[in-house]
Amino acid sequence: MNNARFAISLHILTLLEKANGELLSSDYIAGSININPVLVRKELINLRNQGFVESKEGKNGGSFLAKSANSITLDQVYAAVRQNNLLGTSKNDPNPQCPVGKQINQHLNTLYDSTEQVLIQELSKKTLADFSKQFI
Amino acid sequence: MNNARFAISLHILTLLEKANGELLSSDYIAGSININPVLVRKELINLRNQGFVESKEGKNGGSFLAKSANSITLDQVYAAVRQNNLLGTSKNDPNPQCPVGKQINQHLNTLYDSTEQVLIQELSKKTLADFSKQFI
DNA sequence: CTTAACTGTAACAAATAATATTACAATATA
DNA sequence: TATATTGTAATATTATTTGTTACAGTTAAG
Repeated sequence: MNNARFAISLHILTLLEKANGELLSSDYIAGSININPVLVRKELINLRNQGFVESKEGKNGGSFLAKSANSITLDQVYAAVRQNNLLGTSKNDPNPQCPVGKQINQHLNTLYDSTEQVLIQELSKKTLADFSKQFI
Repeated sequence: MNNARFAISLHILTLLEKANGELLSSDYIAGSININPVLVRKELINLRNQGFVESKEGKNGGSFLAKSANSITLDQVYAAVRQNNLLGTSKNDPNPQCPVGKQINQHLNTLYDSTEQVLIQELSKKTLADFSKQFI
């Protein structure tokens, strides 16, 4: 994941936490992040699927946090946006004739998995509430 | 870093470790990874700059490990290829008028730094020798 | 002293991924 | 009924990654 989705999601969630139940429009959120509102709406789909937020259509609609900020841990946010392996993989199949090529993906995956576990564990120590309350 | 550079570098280093001092050409290495030899040579520049490998030009030239495999830890390899923050950042400057936008990058960076430290610490427990000896 | 097998590197091309934009239907409020 | 909003598709643009071509420089070996 080398795109900005983790940052965007956390930004959205922080805004919603600060909004304290008030509905925020995707336009308003996009203005804070400084990206296109459609991207915000797309990211909201994902956050909604995870049960973090809810949205209300129509005039005066918008989104709000669907669960308490201290029940949302950052590893959950990470899991929600995760797409690729942390350390990247090659799309080219390594040469199966080569003893190293034949096994490298297997060993890389093992390494990546254990490394990612450590990262997830670290993120799980922090909640959205922790993150949000840093803002003064 | 969502490109394959970590995987490529570790693949190269593993091949060189297995080669036991024998010089390997970029063509041979590229054949194992299944990428273009020029990419291998570019990656070797980097590995050379870090002191991990040395290369010999000319006929019968190639590359070899410049230090023992158990003195190369995987966090060093990670550091050698690292370009971006692990969890990704937005290039758009968030809105400075917004209390969240104004501070988000600072708080994201703090979060990223501590998270990355944990990852680095985990990688530092493993050496190239450890990785390489898994191949049977 | 020439040929062949390499590395080093630049310039460019192609493919892929990320982000942005436009458009508009559907929905809810006043 | 007019307006502000979400939802979503389609497309465009930009950025990044990967691949290719080309060739000068280096070394070894006949």
